[in-house]
Amino acid sequence: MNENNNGDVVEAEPNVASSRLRIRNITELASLAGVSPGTVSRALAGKALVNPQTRDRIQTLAREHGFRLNQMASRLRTQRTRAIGIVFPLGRETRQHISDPFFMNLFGYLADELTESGHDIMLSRIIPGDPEWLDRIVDSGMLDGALVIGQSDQSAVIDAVAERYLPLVVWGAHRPNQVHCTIGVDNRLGGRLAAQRLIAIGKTRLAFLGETRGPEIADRLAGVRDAIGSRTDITLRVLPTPLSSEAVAEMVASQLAELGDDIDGIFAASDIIAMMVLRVLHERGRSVPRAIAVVGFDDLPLAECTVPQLTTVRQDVATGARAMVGALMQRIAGVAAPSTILRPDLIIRESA
Amino acid sequence: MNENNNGDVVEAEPNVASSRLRIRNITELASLAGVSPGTVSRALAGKALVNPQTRDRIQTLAREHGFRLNQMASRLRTQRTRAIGIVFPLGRETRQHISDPFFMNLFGYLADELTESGHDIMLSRIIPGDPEWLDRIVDSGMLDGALVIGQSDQSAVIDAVAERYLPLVVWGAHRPNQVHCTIGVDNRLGGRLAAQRLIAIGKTRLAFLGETRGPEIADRLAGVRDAIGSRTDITLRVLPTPLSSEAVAEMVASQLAELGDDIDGIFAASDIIAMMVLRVLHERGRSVPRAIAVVGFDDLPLAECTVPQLTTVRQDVATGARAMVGALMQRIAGVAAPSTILRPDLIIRESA
DNA sequence: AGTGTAATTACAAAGGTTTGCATTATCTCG
DNA sequence: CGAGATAATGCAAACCTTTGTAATTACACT
Repeated sequence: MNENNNGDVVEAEPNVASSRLRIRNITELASLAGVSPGTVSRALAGKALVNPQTRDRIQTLAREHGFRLNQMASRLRTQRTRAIGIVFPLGRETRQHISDPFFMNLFGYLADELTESGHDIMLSRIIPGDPEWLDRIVDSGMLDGALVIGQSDQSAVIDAVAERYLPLVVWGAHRPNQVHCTIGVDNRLGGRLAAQRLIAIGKTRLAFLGETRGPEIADRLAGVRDAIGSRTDITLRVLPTPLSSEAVAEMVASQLAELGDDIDGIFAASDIIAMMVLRVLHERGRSVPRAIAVVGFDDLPLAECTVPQLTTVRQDVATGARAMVGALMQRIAGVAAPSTILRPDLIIRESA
Repeated sequence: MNENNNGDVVEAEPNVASSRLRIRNITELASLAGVSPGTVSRALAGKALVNPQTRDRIQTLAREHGFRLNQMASRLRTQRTRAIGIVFPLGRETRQHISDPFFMNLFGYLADELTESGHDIMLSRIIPGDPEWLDRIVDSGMLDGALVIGQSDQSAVIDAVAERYLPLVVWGAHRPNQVHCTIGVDNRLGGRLAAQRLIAIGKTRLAFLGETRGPEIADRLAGVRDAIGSRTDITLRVLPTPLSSEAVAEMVASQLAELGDDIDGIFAASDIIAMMVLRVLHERGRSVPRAIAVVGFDDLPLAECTVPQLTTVRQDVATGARAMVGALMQRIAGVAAPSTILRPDLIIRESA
């Protein structure tokens, strides 16, 4: 090693010629320390099997040279990656862009939970239209498990993978015969709560704004129908509004124009839609909730910021994220944790 | 208020008899195909070096057995990972939670760009308070490069790493002697545009709402001062409002209460703050923009949805993301791409 | 048949770490 | 002093793929 002639602690030249050459692997460090690579490995891992003195010597040597283990090699060898994949399935949507604020919100909480439990997060590339998108991800050998955010229209694909790959947890709707483990809110109940609220404050000419091709939104609509039941004095119009995208704004505007004064209560399938609705109604001079009441779904942080504040059905994403990660950890450990259905809450604010 | 979940157990019937036994590696597949592992490797990679017939035979065999290459081993061997790290530095903030919608928005676009160019994305865990957070990430051996979103107060740390690690690009403010490559908007100009607008519509008693410890927000304030110049008929009050968090709502409320009727123009350092401001002003019955005008910063999608619609300074994140990824790719290729400063645009809507 | 060339394929090393087992050094105690 | 136990280290295989080089085969042509 490069020691000084005199005992002085002399700072090396400006970092450029950083006296100490960079160490690239454990073997180089080993020869520098005069031990075998195995010993270095154990020393850096802090194993008790090595002499405390050698351990310290090796560790300081590593620190001095800024050496860090190659994670790729380490993970390959141990077959544990401590990395979790998070995937947004692409169904109809061809664009990859993750614009949905609800998903983003959930994603944030998932990132929190995973980080807390010492995991890295990997967002794998999905080639649009590839039927094996999920297989490719879980078979990459880079992950200990995977979280899927939303089922889109890929339930069957997810099921097929779940049959052979345990550490997989999905956010979304639970269906009777489904193989994969889902965590999600009871959308049908949520829809019922929303409609009940509108009815309770005297609204009878209702509209549902949401694209019902995905199972979750379909459930919310079913809940609305539950609430209406056999009452014939209540009407319901259903309009397909995409959950969120650039195009939502005009679509909502034209849909509301089309509805005209024919309605007095709106249940929007997401807070984003609800927000658009509030703005359009404001522009058209309709008072909320007096003339038209509005209920949203999700309870995003921004639901508190609208004018008037949004009455909405809350999905507790913090709890949801915790549940997903909890279930995933169990499954990584080999336990087939079951699906969980969370209870939605109606949050009454000003808009209904 | 926070009710908890009720579980709901559903068992899955696993599909047991998966006729073909699972192939775990290239060697097994090789012996099955009666060739050597090397040939299988080349066949799966579609190299021209193998006989087209053998290639097809091996490929169908692989497909039949659902075999996929172990990415960990592959990447270790080739030393190319096609994975990019995205990092949110933690300065003062101890919580990891990525709540900032602007960052989230940028993140979405980055994810898009990276995906488009065939890269995986890795979010590495950061241990709060670890001075080597960035070293740990770039030395992990798992990444081809890293993108840092926001400098927080970690500019020095980032610089130190940038001296020895080329493929690193940062979103944020550019400072004269800085080593690392940044992409970011001209915050000072942005601040000037905002203040000029307020002044142009006749406002003279201004307030700036923003936490100026980070360089970017400080620049925005400097821009405001530029716009005011030597005019003595214009007053400016500066209030430290955090960019976004749970606590922002009440803070804004109390800050505005404190200001009273003393101001007629507000420049909020972020759209989120601006949104809060709008709501509080509405609650206090002040008309916007007549009594008080409001300008935001960022131009998030939701700026169009507020009532009244928000006048704001636009950061073009789509362009920004493209620039970041472009610079990163150059740097991965060994070219020291320079910093870029993007031009902000004032988007005039209704609030000012 | 023999030579030269092209087309395939096999072999083995490398990428960097971890770990079971063998080996050596150290210590205890009769 | 030597047997036996214990502590520390070394060795080499394993994780799985890629790739340079060597080896084999096939083929064309004299």
